[in-house]
Amino acid sequence: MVDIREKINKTQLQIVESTEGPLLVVAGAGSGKTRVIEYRVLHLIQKGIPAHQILLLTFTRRAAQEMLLRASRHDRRCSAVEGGTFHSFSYKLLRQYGNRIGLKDFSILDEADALDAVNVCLKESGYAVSDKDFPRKDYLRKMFSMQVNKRISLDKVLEDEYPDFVDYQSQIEELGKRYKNYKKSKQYLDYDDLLAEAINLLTQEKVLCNHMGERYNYLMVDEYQDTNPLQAELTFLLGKTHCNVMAVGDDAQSIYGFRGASHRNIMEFPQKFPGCKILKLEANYRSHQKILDVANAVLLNMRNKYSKCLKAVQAHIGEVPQLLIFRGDRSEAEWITEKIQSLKHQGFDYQKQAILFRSAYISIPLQAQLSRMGIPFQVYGGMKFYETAHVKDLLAHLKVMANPADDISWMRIFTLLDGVGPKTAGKIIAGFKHPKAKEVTDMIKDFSQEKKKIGQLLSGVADYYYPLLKEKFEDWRQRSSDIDALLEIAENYDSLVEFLADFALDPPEKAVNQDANKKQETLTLSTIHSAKGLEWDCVFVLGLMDGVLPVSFSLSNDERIEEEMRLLYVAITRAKVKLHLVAHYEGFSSGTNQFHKISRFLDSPAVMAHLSQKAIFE
DNA sequence: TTTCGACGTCTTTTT
DNA sequence: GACGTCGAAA
Repeated sequence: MVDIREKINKTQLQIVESTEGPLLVVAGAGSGKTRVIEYRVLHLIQKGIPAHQILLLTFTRRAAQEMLLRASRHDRRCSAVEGGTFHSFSYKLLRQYGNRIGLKDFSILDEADALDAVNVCLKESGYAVSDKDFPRKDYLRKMFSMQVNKRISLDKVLEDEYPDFVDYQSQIEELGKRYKNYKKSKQYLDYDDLLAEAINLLTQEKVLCNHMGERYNYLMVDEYQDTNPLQAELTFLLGKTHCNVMAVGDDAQSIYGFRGASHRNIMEFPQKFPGCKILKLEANYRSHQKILDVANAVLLNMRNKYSKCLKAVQAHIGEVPQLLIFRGDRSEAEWITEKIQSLKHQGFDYQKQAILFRSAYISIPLQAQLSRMGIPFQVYGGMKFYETAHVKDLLAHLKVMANPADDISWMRIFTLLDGVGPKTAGKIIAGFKHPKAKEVTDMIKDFSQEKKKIGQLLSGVADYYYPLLKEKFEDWRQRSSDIDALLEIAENYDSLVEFLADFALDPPEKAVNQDANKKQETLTLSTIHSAKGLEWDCVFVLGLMDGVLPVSFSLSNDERIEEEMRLLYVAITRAKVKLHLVAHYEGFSSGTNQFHKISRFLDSPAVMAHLSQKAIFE
């Protein structure tokens, strides 16, 4: 048996042993938060709590799996602990008990589908036709989402986030209702509905709510600073009977405001659970002090100062982080690529290095250079392979097998056919006979009747789709490798419904599970958002220019600027040994040469004092 | 009714 | 650079 006391510090131990009653843990970056959760799970199990009574809710499913995997290395019983995201938990809950509130055979609308659905409603309404300034589908979808996630009225959403559109309030409101009805008529739930309906269920079915409370007697929520009011409510409903709820988070790392998250949530936690104990983890085990000095200095510019100040545990004094300024992105990419190679020779394998950025496009020149030099890398964040047209095309065929009422997918399927556009597709859906459509519908009908394995099902569809793929895309060769990857993933499933749900709720990060056997060391390229909770020896942060980080459209709103600031803070605190902040002053956008200024977050004496500056032109 | 090309607009982050 | 819109041609 592991002696936990030997593995962690005093405060951490206190957290591990405070199993009863509400507990808020404010855990600074690199303060061993993951470790604490790992050992807390272990402690509960060793105390004799049955694994199925413990629930761990995290931000990504990967994070939950990681922590539970670590815990189960000490004690195998930990592997039976339930863990996942709020969304996947809600999904399971609704699958099991949704019929009590009239939700039986629903399907999940992923973000792209939701956008299509909003578009259908928009087209029906005719609003946009008469007015060019009317908000587009993506804006509308964001407004509706914000409204649900923050549990506020539409006029508040417009006032706070979309002041340009306040004049359209009544039309938008009407569209919102239309979208709602549309989803209802087709038995669709979008991501927000999953949470909202789970709350609905637990609120309406008091007995069930109590039952869930008894079932999950110990609740832990990670990354609490990035939960939104909806998730806070769900936490409350699940925890109110026993109050053995631990929330872990760091208000200085709250970076999901665009999803309705608020750092205020974490402040309000003690009010929701009276008698809440609050413990802080401030000692940083990850980075040396020179890196933390920069991180602390960045936050000094916040209007509301944070009480925490990161202190390194390491005695070792490391190198002063560097600010590197280049002329253009080409020279930048070349220099970084060389640096990465030289760091590798110094003993920092590619695996120990990462390139972080605000927006995925920033990394494209570097990706090109890395490929040229044959450096293996993986990209996290940005455009995902499951969002690409060909993957969506293929999946649409499976979706209608699971849910024949899924018109959005039918639309996709029919418009793939030569000579069929939206109008004709609409007619076919309405029952119109069309020779070309018959082939697909027959295939789909056959496939849904035969009880095939998911892998076979998908490869059948793929055979049908290949000719269309070749015709539609120039780069069909590359795209077809994604399809192979998809086939591989599908092999692991027996249930179509589960496959589709998993794909929506926990989509694979990358296209190919790259040649599993040659799991060679790769460099990580990641958006800062996707780098949350991770760490590397050497970190390069790209795009430290005003307009990139902070991103230009955050500049009109103080709260948003501060979120950008926290984003930089998150990026900096990922580094253990070496940190490079990178900018280039010549940029190219919307057809003209632009001269970037260095990010305002660095452009202050307090921050600059902790950086060594190296300007490298050409 | 579809398709294609030209032009203007907005450009992010994720379950 | 992607996406939506508009007009022209098939």
